[in-house]
Amino acid sequence: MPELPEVETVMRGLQAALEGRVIRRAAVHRADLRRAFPPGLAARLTGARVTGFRRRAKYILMRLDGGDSVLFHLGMSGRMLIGPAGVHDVPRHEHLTLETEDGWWVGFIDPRRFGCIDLVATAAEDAHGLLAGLGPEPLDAAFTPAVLSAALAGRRSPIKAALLDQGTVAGLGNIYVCEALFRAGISPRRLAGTVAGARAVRLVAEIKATLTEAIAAGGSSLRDYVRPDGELGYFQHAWKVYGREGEACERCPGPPACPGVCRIVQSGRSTFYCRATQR
DNA sequence: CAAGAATCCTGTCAGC
DNA sequence: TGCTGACAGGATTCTT
Repeated sequence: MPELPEVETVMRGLQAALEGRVIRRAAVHRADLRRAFPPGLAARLTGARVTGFRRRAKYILMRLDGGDSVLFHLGMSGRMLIGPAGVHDVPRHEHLTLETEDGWWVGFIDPRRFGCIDLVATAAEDAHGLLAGLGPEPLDAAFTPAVLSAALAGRRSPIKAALLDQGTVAGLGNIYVCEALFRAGISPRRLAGTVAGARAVRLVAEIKATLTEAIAAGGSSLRDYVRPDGELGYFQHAWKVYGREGEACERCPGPPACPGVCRIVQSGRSTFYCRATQR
């Protein structure tokens, strides 16, 4: 379920488990996800101390002493599992296992294999090819209505597609785009270039609020960001429109007075929205 | 050049 | 129960 809030929560879980710790053992079980793991990954990790973490868009950067950062992307189905180290079977689809000197095991699992792992010099993280083209962080103060309007100006794709474009604003995925557009009262089909002025003000505010609330829900629903089953960072969340086709939205009476939340397909992805309140 | 479609891969779930 | 097809939260690459 990894969009920005989930990635943020996973990162905080990794932080709690790994920051300041030395990696005693690193094992690569399968080295070909979306792209090949970098050569020497396990060797680079073994014996390294984890000095810190950073999130950029949906990417997690784990910084090691010695000047390298490990770049993680969870793709569609990536997860992190944590538990006590020791003898255990490697779970199906666990591609990378880390063991710390103080006895923790962290596994990167990705059945669908759309995720990726890479190494990048910490001093040049933002120059990495996967990060270089990203738009602003939506929760940064620098992400303003003026910045969003400028990025959308002249674009003739639907606003839904423009917000999924990580170069417009970084970290939103299908769910949070649907949610933010609903809250802002903007139709996902509206041409991106027409989102300006008051609409942009509203949209920026709702993007920030939607993400902030989801991150808070993620943190509060987990003790130290780890579930009892050892999974980091995923949590249940009540969406207002996502996955709610045919239900009444909170601003409408619902059927039969109003058709309720409808589902359409845009750029091959499901979009959920309310025809009555989103314009 | 921009926008949309196709694509990678596996798991899950609804329907028959 | 078993099979089949639709669908899935992403991002890149190929077509139009």
